[in-house]
Amino acid sequence: MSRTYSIRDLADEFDITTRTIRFYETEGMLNPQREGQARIYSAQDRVTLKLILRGKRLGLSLAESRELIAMYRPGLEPEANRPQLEKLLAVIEQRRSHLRQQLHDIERMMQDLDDAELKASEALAALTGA
Amino acid sequence: MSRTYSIRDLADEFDITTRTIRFYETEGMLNPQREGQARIYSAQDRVTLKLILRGKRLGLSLAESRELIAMYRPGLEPEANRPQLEKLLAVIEQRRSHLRQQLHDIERMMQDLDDAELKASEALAALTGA
DNA sequence: ACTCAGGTTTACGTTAACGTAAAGGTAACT
DNA sequence: AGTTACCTTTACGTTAACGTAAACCTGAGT
Repeated sequence: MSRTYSIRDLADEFDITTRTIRFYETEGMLNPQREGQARIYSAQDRVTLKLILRGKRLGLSLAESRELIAMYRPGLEPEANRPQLEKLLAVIEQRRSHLRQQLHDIERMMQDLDDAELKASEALAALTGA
Repeated sequence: MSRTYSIRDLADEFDITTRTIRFYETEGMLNPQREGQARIYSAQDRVTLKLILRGKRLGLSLAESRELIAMYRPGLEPEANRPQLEKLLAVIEQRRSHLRQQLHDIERMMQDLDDAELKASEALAALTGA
């Protein structure tokens, strides 16, 4: 009996448009229930949306996010045959290595920003002093 | 007298197409010298390309990368008037906060992957055992 | 009954970041 | 001279991820 959400609730919470949410649905990422013709989202739907947006922030395509989300939910039936599972583990490791690369990139960029900030504030100080 | 690179050198090194490199040039991100009609890239150009690709891995648009790269090279003349510099510092802080968000997202996603991996290998073990 | 603020479907439009193909230049090898 | 292997410019094509507009429904308030 957990809470439900209107399309506007979610749009406002995550600062996206309703169009975006409907688009994700046509892409098969969301399957809200209907109350009449209006969409009614569950807590589960909300989590899914959250995952999509997180993936987006990390530069994943929708297709990639779909894969990740699917793997995160093995479904109710353990339809987990071995090749499936092994492929899954491989995908996980690959994704993890991608994240490691991003981590590295972030560190470097932070460093660059430090440098840039230093230069900028020095230049500003010089102006102020002069 | 530092080393120079052909378009193919760079394409191979960074695993992109020559089309991509030329595209970045039309977008004003690169300005290689010419030897006849062939492009000849400096170490500086190579660094710029590296920055572009790093930005791309972090989900930046080309326009955003251009901004970052421009801010990273204040140019030869300190055309740095105050509003410019202040805006620069603001942009830096904003970018930094974006990176922090990404860091957070990465941690969460790593955690999710840990969970998924655990589940998957458990399921696999169950199969093997059965 | 009327309005009005939301929701809905359908469909065409848009932007970024290249892909791909056509047509040709050029240096080097055979 | 011919072929090969790059390079070049020019230009149209493509895909993802929505934006935007039109036309319609619908429950709540007056």
